[in-house]
Amino acid sequence: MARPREFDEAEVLDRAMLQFWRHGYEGTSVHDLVAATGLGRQSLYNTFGDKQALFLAALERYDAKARDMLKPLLREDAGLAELRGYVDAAIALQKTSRCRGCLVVRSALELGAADRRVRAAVRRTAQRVRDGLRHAVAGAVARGEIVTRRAPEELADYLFTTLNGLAGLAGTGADEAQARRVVDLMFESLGQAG
Amino acid sequence: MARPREFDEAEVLDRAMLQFWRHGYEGTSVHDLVAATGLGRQSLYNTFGDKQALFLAALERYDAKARDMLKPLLREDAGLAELRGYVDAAIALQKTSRCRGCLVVRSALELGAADRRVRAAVRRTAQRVRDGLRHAVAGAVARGEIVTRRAPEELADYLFTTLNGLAGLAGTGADEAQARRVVDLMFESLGQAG
DNA sequence: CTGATTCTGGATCTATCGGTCCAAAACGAC
DNA sequence: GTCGTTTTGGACCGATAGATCCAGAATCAG
Repeated sequence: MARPREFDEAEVLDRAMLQFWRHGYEGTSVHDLVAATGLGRQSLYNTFGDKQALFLAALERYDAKARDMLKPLLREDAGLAELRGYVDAAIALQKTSRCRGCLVVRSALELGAADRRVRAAVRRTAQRVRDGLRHAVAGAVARGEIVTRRAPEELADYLFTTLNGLAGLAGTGADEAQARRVVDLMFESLGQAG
Repeated sequence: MARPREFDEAEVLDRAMLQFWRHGYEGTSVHDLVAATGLGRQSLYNTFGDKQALFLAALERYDAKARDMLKPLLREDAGLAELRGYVDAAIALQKTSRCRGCLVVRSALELGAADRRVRAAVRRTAQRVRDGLRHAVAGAVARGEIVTRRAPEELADYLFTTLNGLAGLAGTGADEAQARRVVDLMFESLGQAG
């Protein structure tokens, strides 16, 4: 019909997401987004709407990526190995992408319950992660990899909590070895047998 | 000599700290600080310098409050009871002050390693907390309240991590009961005897 | 090639940002 | 009371925020 776009929308969203992830919503200006995405200002507004809408789209994209990462945890036979894989992948991703913590959790802390749609997106993704963890924990319990009297949901909340706390540990002067020991301790206290 | 101030500096710092705590550095405008403190714009600048200096002063004030809260943990006979007391107090404080998480950890995540002085302040306070936790953990181990093969420092890092993660759990839709269960699990996995 | 449509990028808008200026007000020293 | 000093609050500053306008470039259908 007319002139086609010169960019890939998903790729642009990835870059915008990374910018928000690194510097937060308030800490990211539209100029920053223009620089990060390589798009012109107007193209950005045409495609996504205003800054807030772009942020929501970035949260959406983050949710999609989270779904990918959680896929192994949701398999029928998921267990302790998948949990370990997920934790390692999450930590590795934050290192390679040079981001601290989880985007949705950081957004929840930064923006509070101020915006309804942000709040909804944050809750949805966080719940998705907890659900994935719970499923794999339940699998590990069922097959005896974890021996515990706690409910899988409880352990999932616990894993979620400690994982998110790691960013705070790493961001306040602790080194990688300290973080690794905390992860070890976390898995141990999960109640794994052997 | 001349006209005296119409405000109490410490009280003003408390209010400014609370504002930063609730909305972060970038999310707080000088106008917000004027409204929160009740001071005039110029009085604020006269007393504290620019926004960044006021933020650093607020971090300093936060550190002083943290020292107060940590005092029981540093007593000679500190142990598990003091650990529990500290955790309860920290959680209660966040509820009454309507703040999510720890100010210094949030600042570390929001501002990264961007500013040298913020980074130093954040590390100092975080280390202070970990030191307090470590001391009480060591006391608890010495008196048999905790049975573990882990070093106190390691357990302190673990407590620090999980405590900081609680804000993320609470901020993403989990209710109070879930958080309480995580705290229970945290203390249990500390290795307490009985 | 022409026309209709979409995309692009620089100019531009208003509001607000952090920060300063300055004159009037309020005190203590004398 | 008078003087010198400090505080105070409103006006004001340039810079930048998010957002829009608009003219020209680019493309496809016919």
